[in-house]
Amino acid sequence: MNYWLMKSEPDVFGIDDLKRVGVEPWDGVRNYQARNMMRDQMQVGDLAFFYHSNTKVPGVVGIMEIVRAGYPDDCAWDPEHKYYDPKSSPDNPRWYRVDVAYKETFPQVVPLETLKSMPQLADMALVRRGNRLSIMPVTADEWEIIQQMAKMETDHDAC
DNA sequence: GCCAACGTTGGC
DNA sequence: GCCAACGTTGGC
Repeated sequence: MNYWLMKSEPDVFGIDDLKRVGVEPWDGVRNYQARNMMRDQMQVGDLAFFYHSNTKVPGVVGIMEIVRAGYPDDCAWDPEHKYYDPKSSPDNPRWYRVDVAYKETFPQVVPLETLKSMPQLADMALVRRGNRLSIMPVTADEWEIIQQMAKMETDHDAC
C-alpha cells in the first residue's frame, strides 16, 4: 500500500466538498509527473493526504482513500470542458485520473509552515522551494509523523 | 536540440 | 495582487 499527498484549492474543491459528495474523480491534473503516478502507481486502498493550496493557511487538512486506480480523464476530450486538451483522445488518452473517497477531516489544519519546520520532513517535495507538483508520494514515516501532528494540534488546542 | 517567451502554480 | 519558480511551447 502506498501513501500520497494531493493538492487542491479549497475555493475550487476542498475537503468539505469531498465530504459532501463522498467520492470524486480527481480530474484536471495536467502535469506528466503527477499523471504518471496516478496512471502507474496509485492503487485501490492507497491513502492520501488532502492538501489545501492557494489559501490563507495552506496545509494538510484530512485523509482520503483511492477507490479507483488510474483511468483516462475524459474531461480532456470535451471541447466544452475547461480541462479540454485537443491532444488527448479516447484512442490515445494523454491524461489520467483516479477516484478518491472521503475518509476524515483533521480537527485542525497541519499548516505548511509547521511541516517546513520539521527536519524529518525536509525530503518531502512539498516543503522544497518552488515545488509545484500537485500529487506526490509520501513515505510511511512521513505519513505517521504528519498524522501524529494532526493529533498533537488537537491536544494543544485542548490545553 | 536549444532557448526565449509564455502560462501556471502557489506561497506570501 | 505580486512575483519567483517551474513546465511547456514553438521558432529556429
